[in-house]
Amino acid sequence: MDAQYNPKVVEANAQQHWQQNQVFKAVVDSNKEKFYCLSMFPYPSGRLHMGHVRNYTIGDVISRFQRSQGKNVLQPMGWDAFGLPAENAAIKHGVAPAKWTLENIAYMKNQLKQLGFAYDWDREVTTCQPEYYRWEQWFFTQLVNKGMAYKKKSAVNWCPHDQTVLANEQVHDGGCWRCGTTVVRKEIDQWFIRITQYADQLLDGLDQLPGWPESVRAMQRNWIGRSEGLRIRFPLPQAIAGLEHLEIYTTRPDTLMGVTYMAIAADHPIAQHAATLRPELADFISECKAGGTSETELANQEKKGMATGLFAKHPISGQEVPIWIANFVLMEYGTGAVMSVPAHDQRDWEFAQAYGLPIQQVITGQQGEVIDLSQQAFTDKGVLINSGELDGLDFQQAMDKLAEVLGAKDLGSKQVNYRLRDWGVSRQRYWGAPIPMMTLADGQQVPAEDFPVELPTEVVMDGINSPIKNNPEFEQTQWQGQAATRESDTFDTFMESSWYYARYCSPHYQEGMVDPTEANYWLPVDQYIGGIEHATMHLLYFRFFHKLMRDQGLVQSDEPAKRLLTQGMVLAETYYRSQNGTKEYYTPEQVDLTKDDKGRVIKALLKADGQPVEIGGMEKMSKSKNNGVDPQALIDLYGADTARLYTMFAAPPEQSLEWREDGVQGAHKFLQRLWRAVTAFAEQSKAPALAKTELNEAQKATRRKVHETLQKVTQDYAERFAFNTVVAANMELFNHLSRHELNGPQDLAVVAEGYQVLLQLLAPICPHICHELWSLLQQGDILDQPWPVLDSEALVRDSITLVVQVNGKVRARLQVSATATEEEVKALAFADEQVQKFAPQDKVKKAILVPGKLLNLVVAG
RNA sequence: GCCCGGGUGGUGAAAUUGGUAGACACAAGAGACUUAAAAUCUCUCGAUCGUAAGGUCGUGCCGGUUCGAGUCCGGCCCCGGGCACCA
Repeated sequence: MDAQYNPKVVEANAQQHWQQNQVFKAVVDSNKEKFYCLSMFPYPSGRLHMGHVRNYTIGDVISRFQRSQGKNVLQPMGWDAFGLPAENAAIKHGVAPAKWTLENIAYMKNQLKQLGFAYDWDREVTTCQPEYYRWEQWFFTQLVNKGMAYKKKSAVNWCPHDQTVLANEQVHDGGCWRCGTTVVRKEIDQWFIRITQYADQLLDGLDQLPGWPESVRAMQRNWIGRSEGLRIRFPLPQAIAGLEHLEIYTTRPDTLMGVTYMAIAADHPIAQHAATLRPELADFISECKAGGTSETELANQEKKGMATGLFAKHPISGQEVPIWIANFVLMEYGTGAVMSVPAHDQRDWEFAQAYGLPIQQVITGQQGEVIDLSQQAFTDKGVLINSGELDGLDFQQAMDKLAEVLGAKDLGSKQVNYRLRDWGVSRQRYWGAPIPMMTLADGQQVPAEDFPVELPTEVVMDGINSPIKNNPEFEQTQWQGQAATRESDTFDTFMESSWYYARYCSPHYQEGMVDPTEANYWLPVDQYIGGIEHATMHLLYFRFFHKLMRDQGLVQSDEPAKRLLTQGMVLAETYYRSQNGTKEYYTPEQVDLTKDDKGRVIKALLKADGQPVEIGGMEKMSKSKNNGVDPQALIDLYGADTARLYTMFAAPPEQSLEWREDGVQGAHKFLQRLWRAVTAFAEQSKAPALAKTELNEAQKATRRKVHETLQKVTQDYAERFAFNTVVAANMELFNHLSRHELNGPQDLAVVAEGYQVLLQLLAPICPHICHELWSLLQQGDILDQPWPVLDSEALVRDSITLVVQVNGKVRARLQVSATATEEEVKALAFADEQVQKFAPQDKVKKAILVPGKLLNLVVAG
């Protein structure tokens, strides 16, 4: 065996062994407990990035650990292959999206194989292939037939110059990324799925997911945003645009008597009507429509409004309330109108201040304290005042009373409302799964009956319009003998990623979306791993789709994944120069760093011109910041085990990971030391059987370290996902073993046991080197070994270190017998010089003993 | 703006249930080996005062609870993620 660690050879050997023996092929076996470990599949952007390496290493470590615990593990991989970047690449490089995507997949698949991930490649799924999306199309038509999918008007980002729809990321500072033209919101017909009908199930289901991080559950709870309030109708003096009332929803009905104006969306029918009467309103309405559809943009824009000159009647007082058009009210949320109470809502308060509208206090504190409304609104719930017969009521009493009073007049009722909106699945793009619908001559919408509705792949992109739009070859078709026009919008790519986990169970099944035998065995997913950025959207659609599939009789469980691990981002240092307000970023290779005497980076110079560049700090690795580290270079230089070890050691999985080249070298050095030590040890004469009862102190100490490590590491893998401390504990164990002097046969026996345990503990993280080194010490494949058994007798200690504190400060450390009583411990403590100095026995008022840990003596100040 | 995280030495981090702050590494410094370098091995390594023993301070900031707070509570600052057409 080579004395030098050569990862290229070691890794190729191990990977060949796994492939030849088909060791990661997952087969249904009702006698074994299954474990389905799923990592979020990648978008095939070209090459793997460090975020992928991190995500998939975590998944692989969990999979390999679970396998070592005797589980029947399924770990699949596939490609989220539809999406916008393929269209951009097509335009930029003149290559069709399908070709570009498939080439990327081939390259990235090879990279994943080099990293040694234990995937069952026979279950690979590629979402842009018709055999995948045909089932998604079929499923959508089932939803249409059930009334779960419908078409309605909804706003998109529209570039008036290019006459095209833009994604949010294609809108830069309110303008089109290509031509800079101010983007406007335009209403177009689009398909929606009724996720709001499942809002309560999605909310209640969160309580059944103790294996999901509380932060993700909190974000989903807030995203769904269940609220209880009143739907209130403000009568209009005369009907406007066919409406007799202006209808609003409020969660603060207790403030109803403080309403001083109404605010409606620019798209509201009343606003449209008002604009026909007053041209300046029409101008204001088009101004309101400028800008993108994103909530960030809407929340940050300056609040603007204009009075319509129209009034609504207050449902209780009958007073006239002016109706304003406001740019922060959106037609798509609720009823497109709100009642405004500037005294008790901060946004309304600011709006009232800006436009000189009256502020009427109707809520006061519980003790009737004086409220100052001159600086800000008072938004706490309290007691009603200035509200006629409602005076003195609290929030709940006021809501109940108003529901009763308004209900009697048919002007209001209690209502549960959700922030969650129905899922818009239409995209006006080419590279997606065609929406399987047709429009007949009379405008009727009918679902396709034959699947797949195939997306043509031999296309030329013009950079603006989808090649399947206004394309008679694609659009003209027949439905039951009638001429029909195909829908030329495609699905949101969140559709594909909402059910891929189920398709992995039977990726080649021809008879339906999922094979019930496989699905019922493998589902639900036992462990899901992916980025925290997916906390609300993907993970909510994923849970929703599972419930839709359950209600279609395709799967049996209520939730798709039992446990979820959200891994942090991979960050790296950025270097840039600012020119005319834009930043030009440089790669780490392009700069030289100057450090101070403590090793802190204080200056960065561009190699090209020797002039300084700005140090931008740690940011998420990305192309635009030029700070991405290509995992390929890392694999080529150090091997897969080093890449895997470093990503696991550098930070706990849920935190962001700061990339540092010298840390990678450190991980590599550890593997080199391990290699040298084990190969040298394997050349020693063969170790005899371990004689547990005949060990000397050093041998006992080493065995204790081995079994302490076994205990800690097993727990860290299984319960805490603390892979960084797994690595640290294994390093500690290695340091101990490599320093254990080999003086006799029992030293060999103890150290042999130690190295075998170490290799098994480390194998999920560094599988190649452990595979190879195991073969030097023992027969058989390390993958097939039963997990080491903890010897609790090896853990026993005769004496322990006990800390003595005085008023919480450490003053002494005592070696005491593990069985010492409280009296014995105190006697020892008071015999200590330091303890006597700070805590003379007669001054001690209280003593707190934490057995096995510390004694705290409390003395008077 | 709203929701969710995070902040500990020169650096990445550890401290699992409120009980010894800094495990394990990286960087740096010193030494051994070497003709030399690389590699390897050994030692030092939070700040500060002290010859030393040891003292004092120290987990973003301010305050609180407790015998005891990195950990719990209240307020604030900074950084990151998400906000429905990037995936």
